[in-house]
Amino acid sequence: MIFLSSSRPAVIARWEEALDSTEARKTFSDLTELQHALGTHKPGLLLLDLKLSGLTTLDDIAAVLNQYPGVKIFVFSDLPEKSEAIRLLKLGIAGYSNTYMAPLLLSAALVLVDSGEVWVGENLMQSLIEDLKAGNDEKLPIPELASLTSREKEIATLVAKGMSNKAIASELDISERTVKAHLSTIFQKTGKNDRLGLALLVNGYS
Amino acid sequence: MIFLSSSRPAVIARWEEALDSTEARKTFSDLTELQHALGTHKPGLLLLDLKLSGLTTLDDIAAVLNQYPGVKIFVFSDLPEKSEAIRLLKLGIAGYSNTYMAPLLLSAALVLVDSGEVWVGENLMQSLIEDLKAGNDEKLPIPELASLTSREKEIATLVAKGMSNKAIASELDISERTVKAHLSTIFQKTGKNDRLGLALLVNGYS
DNA sequence: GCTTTTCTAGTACCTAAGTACAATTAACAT
DNA sequence: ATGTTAATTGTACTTAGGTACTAGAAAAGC
Repeated sequence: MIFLSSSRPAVIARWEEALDSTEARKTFSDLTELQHALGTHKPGLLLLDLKLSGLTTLDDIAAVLNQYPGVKIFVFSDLPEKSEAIRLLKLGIAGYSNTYMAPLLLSAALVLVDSGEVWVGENLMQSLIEDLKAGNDEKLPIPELASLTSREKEIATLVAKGMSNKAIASELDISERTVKAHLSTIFQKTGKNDRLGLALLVNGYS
Repeated sequence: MIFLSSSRPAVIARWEEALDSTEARKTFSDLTELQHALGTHKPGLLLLDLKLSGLTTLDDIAAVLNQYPGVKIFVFSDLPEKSEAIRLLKLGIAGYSNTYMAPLLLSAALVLVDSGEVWVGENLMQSLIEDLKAGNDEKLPIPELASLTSREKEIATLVAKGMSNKAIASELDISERTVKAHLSTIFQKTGKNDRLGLALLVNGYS
């Protein structure tokens, strides 16, 4: 069973065009109407127009997902936004795309979503990849830290966690003076001149 | 024109099953063979088995993408890995999935990829969303910073960039003493006791 | 065996950072 | 008008951070 939820007949028409004709479906033009129907029938797939009357915030979608975990929701937005997409994906929706996506593509996307995959269209994927790149480079080896000895890396890591020299000395069971000595060489090697700069470097900033 | 590149007949057979029969296609069982063909014909879509004989590293794929920017490459891996997927997506491939993906789904995915979309299967999408979540929460409002005044936030931000009190004073055209005064109240409000802890807080650590 | 690197640490010194206590000015709300 | 909050700055003080110069012990490399 597929639920089509939009208060705009034109959108419903587009969806119908993309859908496999053999699939049973129900249409809804109102959020409360939809929520009521969810009480009795559980759809395998739910197409949701963000412009659905009665749907004011993303919390409504979250509520549906929390109540009916198995439901695959494909959200359509007239103006897809990355931040919106990310929030929705975090909630657990299965698809997100432009309302005016070509029916042929939508048809293909629905096949995938219906079988449990996640689909994001409209160049959003490219944008997400960009973000991943940034998020992942942080974990890549930092060239400035390559020349550090293992002990120095150890100390740099503790500094990056925000620990004081005294705390580090206590942690490693060495004198505070020794910590300072290591830090001096660390600063030299990394080109930083204080622990804050070092911490930002280790944590992937700067 | 679609290029099918795998040294395993079984894989080619699976692809054939998923492909639209009207599409012209060429098969290759060797990387050099493929590279040679790319010199004369430019495919719209290139299905690539990571087990293609002659293909040793991801650099080979990068080379193809650099030379023929328009080509949409769909990479198949027997054991899809997130790190591998991310590296490939960063290079610019259009699709990444399990070699043994169901032909029906593959067919749908190929329609999407062929029209310029990016497709990632095999639960990788879920994994990527997890990463995004982590990467985005950092940018979410930090409760400890909510009680700061606008000026204090300004200063906290500069500290988080690694700037010294003197540098901040110069930047904001106020005295160094004033910067210290603001910082004292910032430390009180945030519960931190030094600029390093504050920097980590603002930058999303701790 | 000898050299180099690494880890350790002392004394001394300087500076940046942070606090205590106080005070002025401006903006804002009641 | 008046109390409140925010922003500013001064003097003085304490402490943590960082450097300079030095140096012993241990481990690793040639």
